[in-house]
Amino acid sequence: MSTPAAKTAITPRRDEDFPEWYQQVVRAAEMAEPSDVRGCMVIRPWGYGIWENMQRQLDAMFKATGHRNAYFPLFIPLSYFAREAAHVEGFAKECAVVTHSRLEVNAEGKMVPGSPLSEPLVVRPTSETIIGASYAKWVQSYRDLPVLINQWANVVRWEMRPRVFLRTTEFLWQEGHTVHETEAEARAETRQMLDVYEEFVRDHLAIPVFSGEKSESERFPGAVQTLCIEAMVQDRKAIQAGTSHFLGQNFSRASGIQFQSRAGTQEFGWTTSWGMSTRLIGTVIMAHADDDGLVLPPRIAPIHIVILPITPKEETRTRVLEAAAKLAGELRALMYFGAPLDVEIDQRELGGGLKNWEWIKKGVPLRVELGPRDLESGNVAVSRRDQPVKAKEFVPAAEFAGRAVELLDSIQQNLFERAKQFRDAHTRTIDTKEEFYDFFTPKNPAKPEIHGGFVRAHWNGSREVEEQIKSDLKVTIRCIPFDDPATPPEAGICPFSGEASPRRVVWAKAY
RNA sequence: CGGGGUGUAGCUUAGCUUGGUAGAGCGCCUGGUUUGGGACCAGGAGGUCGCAGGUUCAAAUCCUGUCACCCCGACCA
Repeated sequence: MSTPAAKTAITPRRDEDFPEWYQQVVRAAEMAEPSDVRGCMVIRPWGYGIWENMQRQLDAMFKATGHRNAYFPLFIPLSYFAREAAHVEGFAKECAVVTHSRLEVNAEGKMVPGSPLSEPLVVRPTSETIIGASYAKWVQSYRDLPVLINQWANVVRWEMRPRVFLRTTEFLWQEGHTVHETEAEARAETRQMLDVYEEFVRDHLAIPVFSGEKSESERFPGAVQTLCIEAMVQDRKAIQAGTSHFLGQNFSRASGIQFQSRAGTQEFGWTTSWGMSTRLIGTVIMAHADDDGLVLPPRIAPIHIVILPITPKEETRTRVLEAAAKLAGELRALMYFGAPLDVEIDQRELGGGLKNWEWIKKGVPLRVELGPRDLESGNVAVSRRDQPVKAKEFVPAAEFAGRAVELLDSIQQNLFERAKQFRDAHTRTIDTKEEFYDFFTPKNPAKPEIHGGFVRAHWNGSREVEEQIKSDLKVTIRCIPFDDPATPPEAGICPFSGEASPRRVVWAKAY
């Protein structure tokens, strides 16, 4: 054998080198690849198909909560961007700036930028300020409120250290921007959209999250309050999966979003913004994929079921293909969460298990093998991507279509349960500094093994404690959990300062 | 921008210390044998050795410069 069959489809395994494993999964599943532009990625059809599914489902949730889509410019005049002090300061270091409008040939025959712009344009890293300029025109009266708009767009943040899907210079996202008459309404909107995110990530991506508020140091530049959902991935690090910001009147003051109130006075609007990005694709990979490649939650899989006709002999080939087409037809007539099942018959002339492995690496939830022997016995061989690769269940062909949706639901549910068990197994309550430091310190500092997780620990609320822990351990506060009416927050002692703490907060190393 | 490292075929790389016509595996193409599992045999295509300059009869190899990328740090959806 020229290539000894690897034990796993992906090398290295997760436990050997998690970051490298991640990149290999992305590559093996043909989701994306690095481009010639540093920090930017080419999203290939399989990765983009996942994004399209996320988009479609999230978009429906936005519409259901009263939002509409619109589109605002890619370029933001520098003067607009600079209107909110904390905002510019926060984003200044990662802005791409357009300064010229044309190319000219210089004396050496090279193309060089020609006419300087009268005002530089910032390529949007987020759109609060440019959208605010429109809202200032649209909002005159309390009767114009609320404004509930979302945009699907690309944004650019000039990152120092890009990682495909997780942190790229250009990425795709949605950003909701709303204006409200009252503070309470805006705060409710901020929370409502976070809840939408939590539901989406839990029910569609099969990932459990902790939700809560960011500490001041992790807050969005310019926001009064930032809410977030935090997921744990398989190297036990946290990843922020979505954020929702209550912006108070900071941006309405900056952009002049003013309205005449019911009482006849001029008031500034209360605004919010909230976003989710292609980073979610990376989150899904790190949460669910295994040593054989991607594992997709059925609800976002571009293909739900792949049918693999086995045609070893020419004389049975036609009959097998006919049976495969018939089965595909039955399956495609089925609805799965409001859309027809996506079913592919892979009849490429590829030898052996090569095709099978391709679909394993792509993470297709169900693989169905159909060969001459199955025609005899009236069965199909069904493999679930959430089960070991070699596991097969023989199901009567006549029954399979009837069970397909149930099987997909079962995979979806199983992935969630598995992720939740993993997270819970690596979430601790810790009360001493020693235990905390021990938990987050790898046994082998030279080549850190997968370690740590989430810790619920008390905190005195000071920035100094946060910074000390960050510089010692690279551990940060991921969120301050919301008040749960059922169980009031438990007061205690901050193990780092010895001071009083009103509640436990969630700590972790983060992406 | 600081500290370290690497540039050889689409990918992974050998060769560099000690200069002498560029090698392998995977992938790709063709033909054949195979086919319930990442097949085998035979043949084939593919390289300005990152770029520029220098030393030399001769440079992937030595020297100088330069560019790019990777890892670690500050930043981050």
